Amino acid sequence: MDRNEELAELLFPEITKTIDDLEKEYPARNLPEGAQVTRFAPSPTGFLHTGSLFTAMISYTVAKQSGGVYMFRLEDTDTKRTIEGSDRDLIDQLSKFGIVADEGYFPEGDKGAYGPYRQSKRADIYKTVIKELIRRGRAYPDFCTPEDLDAIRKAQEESKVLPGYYGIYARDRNLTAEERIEKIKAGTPWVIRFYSNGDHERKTKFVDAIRGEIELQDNDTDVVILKSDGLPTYHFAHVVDDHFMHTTVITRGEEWIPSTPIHLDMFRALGWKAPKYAHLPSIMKLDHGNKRKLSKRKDAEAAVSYFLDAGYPPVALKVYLMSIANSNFEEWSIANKSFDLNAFKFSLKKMSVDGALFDLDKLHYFSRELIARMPLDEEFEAVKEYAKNHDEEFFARIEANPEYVKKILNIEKERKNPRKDYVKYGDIYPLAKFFFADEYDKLAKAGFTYKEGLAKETVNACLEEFKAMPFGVEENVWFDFIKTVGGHNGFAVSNKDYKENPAAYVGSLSDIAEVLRLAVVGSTQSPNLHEILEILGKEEVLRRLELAKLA
RNA sequence: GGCCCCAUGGUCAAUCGGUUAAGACGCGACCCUCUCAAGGUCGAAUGGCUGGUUCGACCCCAGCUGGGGUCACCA
Repeated sequence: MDRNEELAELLFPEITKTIDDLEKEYPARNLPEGAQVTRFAPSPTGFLHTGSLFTAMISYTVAKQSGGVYMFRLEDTDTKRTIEGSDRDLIDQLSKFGIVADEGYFPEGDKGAYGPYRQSKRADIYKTVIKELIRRGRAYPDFCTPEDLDAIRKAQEESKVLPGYYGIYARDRNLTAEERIEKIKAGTPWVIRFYSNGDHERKTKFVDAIRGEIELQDNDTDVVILKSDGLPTYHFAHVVDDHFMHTTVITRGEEWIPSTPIHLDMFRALGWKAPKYAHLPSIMKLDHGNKRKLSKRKDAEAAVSYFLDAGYPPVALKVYLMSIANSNFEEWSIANKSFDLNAFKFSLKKMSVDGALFDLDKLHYFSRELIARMPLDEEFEAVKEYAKNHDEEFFARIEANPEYVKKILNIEKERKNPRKDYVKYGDIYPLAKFFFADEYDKLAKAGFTYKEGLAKETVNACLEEFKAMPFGVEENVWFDFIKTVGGHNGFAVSNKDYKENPAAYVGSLSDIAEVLRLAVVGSTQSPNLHEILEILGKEEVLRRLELAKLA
């Protein structure tokens, strides 16, 4: 028996399959021309990052718009950093954005014919490939301890040479099969490294779907492909998973650009066709005048949950992210009067290459538009769902009187230019609190401060007269009544009159309206007063008018 | 530090060698108006620097500068 053969057998006696067997098990997909297979492959190490959502959304869009397949693969090879339950959270949150995988890992079980879709369950697949690589002399066991590796790096730093495990610095690269076998038999701990034939004096080129041609130093380091815990490193897992899953486009963050030569090197060694790469820009944040990646630790908006908890409609975030991804989306959106992300033709080529600063103002703009345009029933359901999870008090009120809340949400909504004052669902209740009698009573108890210079008698007289206001009539009829009351009490009945001779009046038309507004709403600002009064109803309005009087 | 990516207003950005250098957010003014949110009109605001190529450069090339990324048994 060939010594490498013997080594492979010694290392992985339990592996009986070959790469050919795997090829048969995972045959090419039968998809129409042009259909792309993409994947989102997060590590279950924490919450869903805004940048990850961006990547997932693009992967999903590329697959869907090409009639292909979008997969979800769990990259749980770093057992130390794995956070229990985060796989579920990731999937749940993604689903809130409508990003649900066609195939892949699901907490309740895999879906699809190219699994398993969690890497910790694919150990035998990796080992099958590695076993063959060892036979071919393209992978080998490395017996370096962390201390050995440290020493190598230090020496390299001192002699100012490129750090890394490569060439002459790859201590165990040229051990003979006999030496290897001996060490293994002696129980020396090992990892498996890839045996690179690369030369960093040379270049490797590849075409990035977003950036175009990229030229990098060829890989020559013998990267670890199988860790001491028997699980692969990212580099190797990416190559074998995306090969056997037949991924056609790798969408991943731009931080992976420098390691692409490693991946290409391995694809070459295995004789496999490399997929297309699309390296996406990172989402940035301005910090003390410098751009930096959105940071999980420092930035609340790095967590998708932040937006969900605040009550931004998920579509709003998606629309914002799309406006970053393809800046022509906004023009399309205006031209088509639509925010329909499915109808918009996304293009990887049109993606910008440098990282956008996260712009909360712009998100707010989209969010406000989206909420305003949302049909009432849809908005109501979304608000209810939000309140259920984030605002018990509001939720109780919604349950107690859903129709009342609907009327509140519907204020100035059904018109060409709907009212746009909610950026997020969380904004609604604070602005609508006054509609609830007990909340109004709290305001009334604290007392109202009417415009300076208005006599107590004037205010009270107005409030008393307001009690006769008509309900269920056209707005202009009602407003004429308000003007009349103002007239009785020395207010100008038009702002024009007031401007011409302010001294002749106790106040303007705005002032008399403010008296009413303050008395009923408890604030000098509110949406359309007429609608508010109709919603409150005559009885409650009369009650408030009495309570609002000055003592 | 080596290597790589990037460079148009405050932000997102269009232009693909000849333009008054689009548009959106934000900002300002005015109009509308019972307040606010809207809406309408108008406005301020952009090609990092230095060389080259060219009849002509925001666009092509080089260098510089600046920003970002990467150099793990993490992904």
